[in-house]
Amino acid sequence: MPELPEVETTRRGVEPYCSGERVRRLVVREPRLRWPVPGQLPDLLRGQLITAVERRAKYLLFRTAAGTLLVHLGMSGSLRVVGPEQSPGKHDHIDIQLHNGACLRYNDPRRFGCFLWLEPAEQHPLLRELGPEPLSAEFDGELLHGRSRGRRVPVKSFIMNGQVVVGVGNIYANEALFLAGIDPRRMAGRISAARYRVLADRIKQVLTSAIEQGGTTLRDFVGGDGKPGYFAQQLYVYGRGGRPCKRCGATLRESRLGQRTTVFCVTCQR
DNA sequence: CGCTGACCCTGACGGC
DNA sequence: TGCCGTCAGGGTCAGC
Repeated sequence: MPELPEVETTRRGVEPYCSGERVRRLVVREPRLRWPVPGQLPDLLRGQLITAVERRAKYLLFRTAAGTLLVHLGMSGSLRVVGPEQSPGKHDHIDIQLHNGACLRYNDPRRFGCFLWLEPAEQHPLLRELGPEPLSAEFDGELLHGRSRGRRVPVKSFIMNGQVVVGVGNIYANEALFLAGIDPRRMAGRISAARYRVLADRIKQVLTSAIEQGGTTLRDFVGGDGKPGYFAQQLYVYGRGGRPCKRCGATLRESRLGQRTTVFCVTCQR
């Protein structure tokens, strides 16, 4: 479920409930996530004032004076605001109970997500080596061009590499490459600066528009449901292998690149 | 150093 | 109805 737009939507959804609130209690029902949830985490968080909820890449960062709680939603995770009376269901692994009575409930069937305590935060290995945010001014075609010289990986794998740029997951990598007219199999080091300028613009465009639509999911997400589907009708290639290209009608090709399903149009993408 | 593939885990879905 | 293989939007890590 979560790509960067979903994580940002989650951040915007939970931030009003917990910024400026104190943690009453952290309840861990299932500590076996991507990495084990630290046993001391409830004690570290108890009574702490959450000063801000930030996002870096696909990580959510709950800031307190004592340290930072880092949350990743993995492939199947979600974080929702529930009332204090709501009893936990299947895969509801962690609750962050707040003094105002709200509860942030973490659900993650596949348990690829994580809850970690960072102190100090920014030197942590998970954050240290990350590339720029895709929506920042720092990220542009020149950066992609510069970092790709000599690289032989397919361009799709290249833009999905978090050390190059963060937050470009499989859906939006496919979509951005389609919009830029670039064949995802093309070697990263053999693409011109001009084409990388277009690609960087398309990445920004597709992520921005998905975040804007995330406003729709926001209500779902606080209320329940959680299934996005909001952008499904705007997808040009993702999930459409074998079906006609919306632009030229040719049959979209599906293959695997770096263990991930890749869809593209051999006519529109070169 | 760059790159590939295995792996972490549950659930949904299609074919038989 | 059940069983089996395959696939899923994340990322790390060992090994070449």
